[in-house]
Amino acid sequence: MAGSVNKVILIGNLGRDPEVRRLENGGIVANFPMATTESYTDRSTGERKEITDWHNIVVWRGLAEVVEKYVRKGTKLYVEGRLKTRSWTDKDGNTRYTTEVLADNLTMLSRADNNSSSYNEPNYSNQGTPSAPSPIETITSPDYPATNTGNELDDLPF
Amino acid sequence: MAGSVNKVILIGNLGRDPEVRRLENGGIVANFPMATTESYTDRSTGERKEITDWHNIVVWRGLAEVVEKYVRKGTKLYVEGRLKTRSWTDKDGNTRYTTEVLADNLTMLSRADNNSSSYNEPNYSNQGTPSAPSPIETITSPDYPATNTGNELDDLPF
Amino acid sequence: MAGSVNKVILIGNLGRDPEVRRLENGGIVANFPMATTESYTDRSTGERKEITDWHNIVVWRGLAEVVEKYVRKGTKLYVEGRLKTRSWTDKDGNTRYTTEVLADNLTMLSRADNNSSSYNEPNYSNQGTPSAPSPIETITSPDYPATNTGNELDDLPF
Amino acid sequence: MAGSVNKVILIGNLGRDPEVRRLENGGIVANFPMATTESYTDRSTGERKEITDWHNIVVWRGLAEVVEKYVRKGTKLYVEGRLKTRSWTDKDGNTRYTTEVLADNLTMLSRADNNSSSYNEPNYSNQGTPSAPSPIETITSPDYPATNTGNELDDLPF
DNA sequence: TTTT
DNA sequence: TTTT
Repeated sequence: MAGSVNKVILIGNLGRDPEVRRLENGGIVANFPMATTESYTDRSTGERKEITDWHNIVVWRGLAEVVEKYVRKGTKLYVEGRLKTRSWTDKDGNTRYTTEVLADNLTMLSRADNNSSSYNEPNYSNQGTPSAPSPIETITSPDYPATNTGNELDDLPF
Repeated sequence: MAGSVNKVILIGNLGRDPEVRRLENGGIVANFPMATTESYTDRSTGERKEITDWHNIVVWRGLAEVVEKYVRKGTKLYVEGRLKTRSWTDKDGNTRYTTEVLADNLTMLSRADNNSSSYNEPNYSNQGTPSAPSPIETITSPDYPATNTGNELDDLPF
Repeated sequence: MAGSVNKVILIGNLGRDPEVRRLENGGIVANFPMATTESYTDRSTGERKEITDWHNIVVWRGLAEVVEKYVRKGTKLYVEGRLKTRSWTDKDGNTRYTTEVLADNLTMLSRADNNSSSYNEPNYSNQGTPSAPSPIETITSPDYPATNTGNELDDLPF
Repeated sequence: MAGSVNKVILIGNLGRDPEVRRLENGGIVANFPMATTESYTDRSTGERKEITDWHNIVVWRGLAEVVEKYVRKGTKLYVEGRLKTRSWTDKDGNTRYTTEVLADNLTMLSRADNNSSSYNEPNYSNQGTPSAPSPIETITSPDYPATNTGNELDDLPF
């Protein structure tokens, strides 16, 4: 369909370590919850309050491998993706819906907190090298299923 | 919390007329489903396919009144807002979750299709004046509960 | 560099027909100006006013070919891209700067107005078939120079 | 005009300390350059390269005061705003154009680097308390000149 | 002119 | 369940 846009932009922190699954067909997918928090002033009391929203993030393929290596509970991320609601059947036979953010662009804005994960590779958080740079960069997944114009890229970077 | 962003940008079409409710405390809220559709090529068959995603849009206060007046099944909208998942209890006592897009900025990109709604005011769709301009403009809700800097605005438009 | 985002989202109308150039190396590039307009109320007079901002849009490769075929003065577009300021030397030898929006995603939200361009192919605007659907869809350019994860895509559009 | 969107989203670092000016009419405005950097692979050499783009950010009123207090050379920021090109006359009488990002939403993603500014208040960077939390939060400017629906906000953060 |  |  022409003329449609479905875009989500989030900056927030992971609520727990990602879950990574490898599928029979060779696919790899990672899931994690991410919190965004907004502040506002309660107008009846004048108090400062916060509201946290939780988002289910799903990443496939190469991005999932990046997540598996570098992203942990507490990591602050920029996530760009699109909304997708999938249906499933619960134990009572009812159709249920879960809305997820299918990420196609991630940027790490902080390392994870240092004591969050028990299965980090040693030199990531257990050895306490918090100032060591992470090798991660902004990673963009192939735009799928978006239409790809299929043009060869030349060497000029624009 | 500092450093959080929760933003959704959609362009799509309403799946049905909005539902508008007036609350006891004077509030007004409108809900409607909105479809976004993406095209992709099935790599096994080479066929062109489409996927439609549905989104629950919620608008409050002045935006809800605009929606009530001008937005109908079939209308193409630009929606900017934030993701919010609310929980509720179903008939079996289970906690269920519904994710909605809480809109704070709407722009009408088309009039509704002309045969969608039976309760339109006459000169909106029934009288068939498809080229008449809609009085709607981009409407922005007060950023709430975002922090408001509370500064007085002067007359200079920047 | 890790952790950088440069994103522009515009909805507006073309101020004139696109200029399309084919380069010696086979590249193709299209340029056009696009207007966005915002309304506000002048606080001293209470009058409703409008401000129009003009943006220089640049598109390369396959997107440029789409623009050449379907986009005209007056067309309403959704443009997603990134900001880029390039420098050049004017006739007096001074360095000057021009900021452009390098588009990597376009969606046509309307056809061009019907009397804008004299070189449209006949059945586009001259023959007056304003209700004929345009063949354009959302077209995404390959993300370049963004890092590509290079993963093979499977057939599941999840 | 109805149906227009002009939105910029950037994450990057300040190239120098902000310049803050107080106007005769009581207004306050801050300007600073901000860098975004993207990586790509040179296809002829296979080398990893980077391109940095520079953006002129302008903030008014309360946001300018926040910038004056907390933002410094090196600070990593999330900036949301809109594009605006203003014209001016250079010393040779030529009309020149400068494109700026007029920010209406800022989020600090890092403190400034610790040795950048000589006029920080002592406990900000000079005393070297890099883990002390900054009081900044996401600050949103009143949406101006966007249409404001003018509704009173109630206490429920929906 | 930033940052990693 | 995160973060400040």
